[in-house]
Amino acid sequence: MSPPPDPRQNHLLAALPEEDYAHFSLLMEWVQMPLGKVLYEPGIQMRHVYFPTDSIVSLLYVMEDGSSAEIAVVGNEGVVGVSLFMGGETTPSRAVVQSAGYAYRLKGQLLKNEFYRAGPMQGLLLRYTQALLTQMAQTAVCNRHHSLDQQFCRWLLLSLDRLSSNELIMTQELIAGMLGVRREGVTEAAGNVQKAGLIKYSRGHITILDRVGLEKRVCECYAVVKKEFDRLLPE
Amino acid sequence: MSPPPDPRQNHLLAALPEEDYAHFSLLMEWVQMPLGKVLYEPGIQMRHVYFPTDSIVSLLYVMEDGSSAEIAVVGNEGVVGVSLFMGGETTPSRAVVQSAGYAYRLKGQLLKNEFYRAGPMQGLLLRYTQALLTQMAQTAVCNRHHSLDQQFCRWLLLSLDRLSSNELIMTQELIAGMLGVRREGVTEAAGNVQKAGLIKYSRGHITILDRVGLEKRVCECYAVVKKEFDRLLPE
DNA sequence: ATCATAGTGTACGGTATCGTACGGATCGTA
DNA sequence: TACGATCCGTACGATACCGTACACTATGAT
Repeated sequence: MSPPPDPRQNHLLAALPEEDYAHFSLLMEWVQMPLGKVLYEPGIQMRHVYFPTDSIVSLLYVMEDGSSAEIAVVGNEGVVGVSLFMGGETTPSRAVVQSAGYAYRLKGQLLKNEFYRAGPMQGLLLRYTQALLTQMAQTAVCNRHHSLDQQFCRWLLLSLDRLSSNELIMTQELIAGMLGVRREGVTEAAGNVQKAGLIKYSRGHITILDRVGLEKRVCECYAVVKKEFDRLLPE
Repeated sequence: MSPPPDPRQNHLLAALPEEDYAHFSLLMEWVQMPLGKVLYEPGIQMRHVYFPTDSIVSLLYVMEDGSSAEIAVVGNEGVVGVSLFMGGETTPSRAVVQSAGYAYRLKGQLLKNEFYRAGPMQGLLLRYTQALLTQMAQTAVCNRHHSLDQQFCRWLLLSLDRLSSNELIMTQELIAGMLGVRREGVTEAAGNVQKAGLIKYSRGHITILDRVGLEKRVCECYAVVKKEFDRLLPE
């Protein structure tokens, strides 16, 4: 068993003043985040919020007919479970681990107490939520106007930014579920990007060869979201 | 000149306890909201928040190439300018009046003061923001999976819910801009819905003939959003 | 070494929307 | 009542993605 990761790999926790963080660190619980683990189901009361350190969580909506679409992705820059402090307690979407790793979790009530104490955590959480809002909005725009190739690049880059590695463990089948398209569509998009020499993949392992090339190929949506995250939550 | 409308046509203002509302009402300013008026531009510091009484505001993202897409719509159920109290001050999107009417506005700083006093307004604003989040998420999903016919119906119903009338003043050109499609596409969708006897329109005037019929034809996205607004902000 | 399985490649007709072009209808205004 | 402007209808080839079907290949288990 590997040792627990540093909680402050999570940017929100890292941004807290030492005092506040010390308080938090006593309350948080280290948890594994295996691929595919479901953190929340739509409409079900959430028990915890999760601060990923090196895992990635996908927020996705699953429709009545079974098709799905990712609406946002959360990694070490944020927190899963904003609806707890926003007051809704539940959301109509689902939270699934998209890239395995670890996270620290906190009982919902404890986070709410902290939030309503109006300490430094409150501002952080609110600004993060606004960034999340931007990500969702931009996903809507991207779904409307951009090609699958571009959306695939956006998805890759958003995921990469939330990992320390340049390799993703992810089958085309799963990516298709996130993007809300057919698996065959992803095969083609990924094939194009591979032919261009930007990535290499085989059986669920995607290796980034040319990140700059990806950034040239992606639509503007990626930069809009990234810029907004950097603006709202500077290092 | 018609007399100023009752501010409490706005549901957020109406939900405030008498005391808090009395305080607010002294600070708010009545403004006209003519069709097409731009309230915010992307990246520009916002000066006011707007509480619509009978107007509708569209939040839309305009892309580099000039194409656009609506990411959410705000009427008397909410407030325009959540990024002020969320802490971001700006957003990458644009706010345009989509249906003429009136609103009450409040200087940004005054709303922030109120928000951080943690009175009843704070909870309202947070829950409203979560509802807005849901609307954006569902827009993303709808853009991905549903036909233009269904999206047109969703747009109609979301707009209707924010008006007291059963008539919309809206050209197909403008609707196309909101939905992020060609004007001709809207002509076809609207034609289909009219053939089905659900609406009647001519030169920018859309009259709803059969609202129940619309609700049968729309995709699930409409109900998801409506249910979530009702849950988070009950009358 | 064999085999089942998960993951990927390819193909092909079907469909919704696009881009573009142009014609017709209705309205406000002179 | 004539005219320009706005708004809407229609048409047609192009294209991106879908739905479906099936074959191939790397991997892990036995």
